[in-house]
Amino acid sequence: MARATPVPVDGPDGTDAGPARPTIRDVAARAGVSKSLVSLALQNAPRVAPGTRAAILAAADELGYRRNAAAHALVAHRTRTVGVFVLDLHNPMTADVLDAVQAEARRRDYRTIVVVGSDDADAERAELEKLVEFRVEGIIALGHRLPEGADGAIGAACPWVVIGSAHEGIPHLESISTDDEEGAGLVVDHLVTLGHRRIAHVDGGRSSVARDRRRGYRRAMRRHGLQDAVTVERGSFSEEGGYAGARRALEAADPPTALFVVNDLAAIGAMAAVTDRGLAVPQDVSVVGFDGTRLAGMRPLSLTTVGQPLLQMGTQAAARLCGRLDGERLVGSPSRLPPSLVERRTTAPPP
Amino acid sequence: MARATPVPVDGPDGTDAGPARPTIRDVAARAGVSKSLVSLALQNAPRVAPGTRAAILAAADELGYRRNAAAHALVAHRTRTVGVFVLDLHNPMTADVLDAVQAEARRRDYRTIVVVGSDDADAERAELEKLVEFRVEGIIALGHRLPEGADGAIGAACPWVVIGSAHEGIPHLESISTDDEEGAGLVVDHLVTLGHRRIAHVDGGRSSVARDRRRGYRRAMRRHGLQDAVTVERGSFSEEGGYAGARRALEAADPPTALFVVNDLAAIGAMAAVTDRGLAVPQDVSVVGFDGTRLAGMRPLSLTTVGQPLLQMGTQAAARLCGRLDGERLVGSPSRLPPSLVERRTTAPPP
DNA sequence: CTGAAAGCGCTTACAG
DNA sequence: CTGAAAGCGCTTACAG
Repeated sequence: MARATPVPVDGPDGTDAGPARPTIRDVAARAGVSKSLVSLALQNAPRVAPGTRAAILAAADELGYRRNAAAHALVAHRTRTVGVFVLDLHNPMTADVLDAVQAEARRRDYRTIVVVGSDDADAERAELEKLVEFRVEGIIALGHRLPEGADGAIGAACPWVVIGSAHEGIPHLESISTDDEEGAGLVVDHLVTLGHRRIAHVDGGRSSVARDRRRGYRRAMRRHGLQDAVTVERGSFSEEGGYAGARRALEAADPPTALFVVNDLAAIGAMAAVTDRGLAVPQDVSVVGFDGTRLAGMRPLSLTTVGQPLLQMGTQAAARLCGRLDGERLVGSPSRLPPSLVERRTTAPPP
Repeated sequence: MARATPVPVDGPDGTDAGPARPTIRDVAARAGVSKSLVSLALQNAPRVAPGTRAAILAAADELGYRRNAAAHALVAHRTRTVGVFVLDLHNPMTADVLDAVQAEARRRDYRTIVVVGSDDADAERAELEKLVEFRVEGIIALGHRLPEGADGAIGAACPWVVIGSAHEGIPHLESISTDDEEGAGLVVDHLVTLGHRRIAHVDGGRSSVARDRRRGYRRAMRRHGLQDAVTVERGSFSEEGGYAGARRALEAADPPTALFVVNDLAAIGAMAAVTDRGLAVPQDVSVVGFDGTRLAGMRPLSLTTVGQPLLQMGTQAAARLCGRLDGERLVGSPSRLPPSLVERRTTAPPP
């Protein structure tokens, strides 16, 4: 089928802006019908005569016609687009969840537009503002903290679903997360069962997830009568943070025999700190992460961690948001999911 | 400053679609001027009286006005949006490059919309079609193969910059990549210098990058007079592929003492295969990856690999594409970048 | 079954 | 300096 080549036009600055895309008008002219009919036929409206429809479809195909999403959005008052805020592309959790989010959104015929978190709060907020200019119909946020401004005007602009951290009392926002406190408890239980008593926690700072995991650690230690052994070293959700926190913990006079680190990525850093100290994992020091990422499962690492159903969380988030946008009646709210301990090869009885 | 709350309206399906966003009209009414003037003032046009401008800006702020990107794109004939095609979110290379791409695009005031590659070729093509409906002004593709349809109508719809694999002869498409063949040569040189002769390659299948790395391996082996030791096992760019390929290589009657694996992710899989065989890395078998990802550098892994300037590649790709869209005169074309060997702890002399 | 008209929210000449 | 009008590419009543 021969495709007519649209004439190249000049762009705003005199450069070649490439071929001017054909419009509904061009299709109408080629098919010898009105614009309205083209629009109808393209939407598969039933009231178009079969022959006419065929002619229109053929003309559209020959011209390589593609609907202009902007024009459509303008009149439809819908964009079928959701924003996805990703705090940290490097966190291995991100790929798993994002994959699931995208797949589910695609399945429901929604487009996603991804914005990445930034150290610069203003830049981050500005990116989010662009999302509201785009008129995304909802936003999915992914990470251990909310993006900058999510609790203000940007937050109110559309419904949100947050994955990975729990937030309450913010209207239009629901969250899907595992019970971080419980997960931390699982870790302590496991280590205590192995015989550890000096269990230190390398934490993730001030975000809500870090807080919950820290609290879970503290409570579990107390539950086991180990309140005197509670040690919290400041870390972060990155490899570097884990390294630094673990290093400090190991330099103590009475160093821990086990390290519970705030997430998998930081736990990798902690493992490096142990090795640098001339110690072996798990013979000398056990290390446990959190998140249950693919990375943790990689054999040369084989990190013991707290598993979360990351794929389901991503799928569920997209399903809830898109479902809501499509007017489905959603019952209940996604409660906190139960975490599970994934025992691998970085934990063993203390020396 | 009190923000007037816009009235909620009903969505297309009777659900609450949230507050109706104020338009330029609402701002005009509140400021007591015409729409045109609002538009002008919002664009910082010089010919608006200072007082009027201030009143307009105040009104806009009070109403929480945000320009409608669709309406703007429709009349501006520009979207200031580029598409980013990401083959594999799980490849650790992706995060590095994507981060740089996004940062540079943002710096130049371009939005990005990410689409993820799929096993389903039709789905992948459909996603790309959506990009043209969105009228993205250009596309950056990231991975070891082009997306489905990039050489057809979708490819011709706008300029492309491909990162990571080299392609020639496709109009409107330029690529930024390292010299894969040379990189592979570096690996073989390094291993030969250590004393290895039985060096096997676990490849990445049929993509262009896989081909170049394979060819580089073969040539270098020949150069060292090791043509008889050439062994290529079929693998892939994923952990699983590396595991399977390495496993097969190690089962040979005369197993290799070194494994050159197509990329870092697959090399991690290969390391697991070595361990499963009851052998140690690097004492019994050396393992080398390719890409120079952050993952490879993580201490518990410390994978010897071929480094590429991933951040620069991402930045350069975005700079070239956006620069071109902004009508900058670009001189030359981004040639292939030189790779470098990053020696870490997975290589040693043969036993 | 088909077409002319109005309008989505903006911008841009064109008058004044 | 400011406003009325036309138009971007589409969809949707409304007539016929």
